[in-house]
Amino acid sequence: MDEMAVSRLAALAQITRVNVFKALMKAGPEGLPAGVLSTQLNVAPNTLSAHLSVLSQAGLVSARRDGRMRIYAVELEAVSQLLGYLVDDCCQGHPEVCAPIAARSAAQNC
Amino acid sequence: MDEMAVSRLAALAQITRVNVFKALMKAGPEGLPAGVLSTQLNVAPNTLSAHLSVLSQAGLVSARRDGRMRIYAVELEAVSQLLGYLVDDCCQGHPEVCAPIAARSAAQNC
DNA sequence: CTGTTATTTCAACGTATATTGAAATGAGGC
DNA sequence: GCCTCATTTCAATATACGTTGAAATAACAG
Repeated sequence: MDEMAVSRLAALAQITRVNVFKALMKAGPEGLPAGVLSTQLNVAPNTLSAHLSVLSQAGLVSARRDGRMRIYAVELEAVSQLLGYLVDDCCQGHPEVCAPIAARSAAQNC
Repeated sequence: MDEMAVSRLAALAQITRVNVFKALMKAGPEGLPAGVLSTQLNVAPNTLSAHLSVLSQAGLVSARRDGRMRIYAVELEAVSQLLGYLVDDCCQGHPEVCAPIAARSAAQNC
C-alpha cells in the first residue's frame, strides 16, 4: 500500500517525468504518442522511453498502440489513488493542510 | 516552482521517510525528538539523521532544539503547497481525479 | 521482401542515494 | 573540567538512477 504510493511518488520525483505527466494530464484520456512527447519536451526518444517505462510501471500511465506509434495516457484512477493516499495521510486532524486542497478542488467544480 | 515540488516529492519517495513523515504528521506541530523517531521506527540514529536532513532540506519538516534533544516537526504550509501543486496540475479539467479528493477533504471537516 | 518510420532495448558510463561504523559536536549534570 | 546522552558528520561501500549511442523490434508502404 505504502509501497505503491512510494513508487508513484518516485515516478513523479523527477523533472522530466513531471513534465511528461503534466503533458499527458493536459492531453487527457486520449493520450499522446511517444514521438510527440519527445519533440514537444525536447527529450531523446530512448531517454523518454525509459521515463515512460518508470511512469508505466508505477501505474500512473498506460500505453496502447495505434498503427506504428505507441500512445501513452494517464491512468486517472491511479492518480486519484495517489492523491487520496497523500490526503488521508496528511489531512488527519490537520485542516491547515487539506482545507486549501478542498477549496481548490471546489473551485474547479469537482 | 516545479523544482521545489520535485524535491519534495523526492523527499517522500522513500519508505523510511514516508514513515517519518507520517509519524510527524500524527504528532502535529509539537513534533517529535529524533531519538523517539529512531526507536519508534527502528531506524539507526545516523540513518534517520540523513533522512531527516533530506526532509528538512525539502522544507517539509523543521527542527528546533529542546535541551539536549532535537525536535522535528512537520511544515504544514509546505505540505499544503505540495498537495496544491499536485491538485492544480492534476485536477485541471479532470473531475475524475480531484472529486474523490474533495470528498475526502470534506469528510474530514476541512 | 525491402525500406522507412516509431519506439524500445541494451550496454556502458557517471552521478546520486541509502546504509553503516566510527568519530565529532552539543547540551546538560556532577 | 569531565562524563554521559542525543544527534550529527564523516568516509566508505553498495546499489539505484539518468543519459547516451548503437542495435533491435514493430508496423506499415511499396
